[in-house]
Amino acid sequence: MNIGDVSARSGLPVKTIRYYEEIGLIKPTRGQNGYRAFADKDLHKLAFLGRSRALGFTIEDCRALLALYEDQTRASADVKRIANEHLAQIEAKIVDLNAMRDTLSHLIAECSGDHRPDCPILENLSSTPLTH
Amino acid sequence: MNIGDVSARSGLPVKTIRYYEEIGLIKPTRGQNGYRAFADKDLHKLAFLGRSRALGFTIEDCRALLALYEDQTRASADVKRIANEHLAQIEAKIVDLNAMRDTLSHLIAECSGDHRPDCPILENLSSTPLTH
DNA sequence: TATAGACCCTCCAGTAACTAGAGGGTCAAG
DNA sequence: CTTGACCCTCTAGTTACTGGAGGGTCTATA
Repeated sequence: MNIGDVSARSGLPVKTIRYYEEIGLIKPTRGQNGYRAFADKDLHKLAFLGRSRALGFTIEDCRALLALYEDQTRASADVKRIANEHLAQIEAKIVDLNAMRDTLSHLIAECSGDHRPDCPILENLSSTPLTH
Repeated sequence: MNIGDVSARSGLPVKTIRYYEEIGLIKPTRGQNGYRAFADKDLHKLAFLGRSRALGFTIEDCRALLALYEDQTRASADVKRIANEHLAQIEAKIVDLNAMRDTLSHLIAECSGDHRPDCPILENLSSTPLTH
């Protein structure tokens, strides 16, 4: 398979696939013309990567998950630990974003949004104590 | 005021303040020794920036908000529009993260997390259809 | 057989918003 | 007069790609 085929089948952009090779996540062989030659194994790995990334795992998480995926003697506890750490980060971000949303929607509700210069949003940004 | 003072008072790291000058958000004067000399106005702008950034506005949003903040003839509608766009982005991210959290916590719940290799998390990552 | 167009290749630079570190000048206290 | 806490600039690194330049290859058609 050429890179265009794996791109279509995995849903990953061609550039991303080249990048994944560059950072060592996949190792396709090469034909005489210099083109990358992908095996089914590579396609599976790319699909795995696409799904892991869609769940928000970092590339380094993906690298670890991929190693576990290929290790038939892995312990599921190792996978679960990585997933749990990632879940905690996602939940922390959700908390952060919820706080931002609440603050911002309050401010927006209080702003008349007309031609006049009075603006509770700007007033708040210029005077609320910093939280960190 | 020297940069260390404004850093302590605004809560922003020294490096960040230098960076904000570099990208033109603030324009402190200089003393004969080359040290930046910050006026109260600069401190206020930095505090404003710190709060805007804490609410997740991008630097370019901050630049626009800061311009409006300094423009006594602004219309509050302009501010409200920026805030609303940002709110929509925050809400979209929350939706995304909630979906990730749900998927991930399901998978984690199903994984025994012991010494055995069977792992629903890896199975899912290697076989679920891609969503995009 | 020539050529057009769709592939493929590498390498360089840019994105966002800083952060780290090297290498070196300045200032105030003891 | 030295020590340590400041300050300065400049370069490069971070994450995970993305865009573009410049150029080779392959295949179908005229």
